[in-house]
Amino acid sequence: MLPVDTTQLLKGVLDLAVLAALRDEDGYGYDILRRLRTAGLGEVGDASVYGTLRRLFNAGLLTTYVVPSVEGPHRKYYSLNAAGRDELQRSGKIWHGFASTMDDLLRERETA
Amino acid sequence: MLPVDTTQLLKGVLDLAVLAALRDEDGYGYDILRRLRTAGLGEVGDASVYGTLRRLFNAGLLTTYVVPSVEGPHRKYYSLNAAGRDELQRSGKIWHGFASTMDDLLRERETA
DNA sequence: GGACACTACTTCGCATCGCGCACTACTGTG
DNA sequence: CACAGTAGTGCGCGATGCGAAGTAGTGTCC
Repeated sequence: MLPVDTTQLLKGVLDLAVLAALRDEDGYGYDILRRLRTAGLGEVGDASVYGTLRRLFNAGLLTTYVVPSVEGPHRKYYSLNAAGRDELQRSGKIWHGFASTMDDLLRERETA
Repeated sequence: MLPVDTTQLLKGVLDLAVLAALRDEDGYGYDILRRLRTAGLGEVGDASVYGTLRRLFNAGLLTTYVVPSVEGPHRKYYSLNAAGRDELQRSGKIWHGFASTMDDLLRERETA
């Protein structure tokens, strides 16, 4: 598909979305996936979330701990650390700036 | 760079930005590049714009005509056609929906 | 007049990233 | 025992933006 589809829009924003999903509460991959879908990101794939968590962890923004579950497989919880919270704020600002720039572009008339 | 950078944010949105830049006035690649940068998309690369124009044209959203310039090389102008305007509207809505979802996520407290 | 800079466009190959698919593994149910 | 639901991993693909290089036309400066 050539025009705008959500898949492409997610690029670069999934990081931010996952950080945001972890802001108030630790979570494990499958759960974060549900949070994002509930929030409105319906088309997000499971592999994308796991991959993103991996990347954020490797970037030093998350800590992780495994909780063996009595009901079902083990759960790998992720938690925002200080760097993660910093990054969440920083990225959030970048996002807002970018979004408002785009809104201006879309709303632009020949004021210039 | 692992965290959010504008390059990744642009993914999928450049199409929309270029369509928007052409909404009020025809333009050629180099000029569109300037419009986008002026609008606030400072980091957009020239090759990206040309590539995007090519893609949008191949998708049937643009028409094009070459204007030989007296001062400098020829200019390949692009113009939105009906399909392009439709797509601009459609993509704009998708963008707004997506952006507001992200804003909710970022503003979310444990209201849920 | 030749080096340089600016405009304008094209092509090439690279890196990132989200995704679909397949696979493992554990639990509970029909 | 097969199957569905939960939970995680790995692999390869496709789309896309980007940097760098190249071509070409014009004007400027030494």
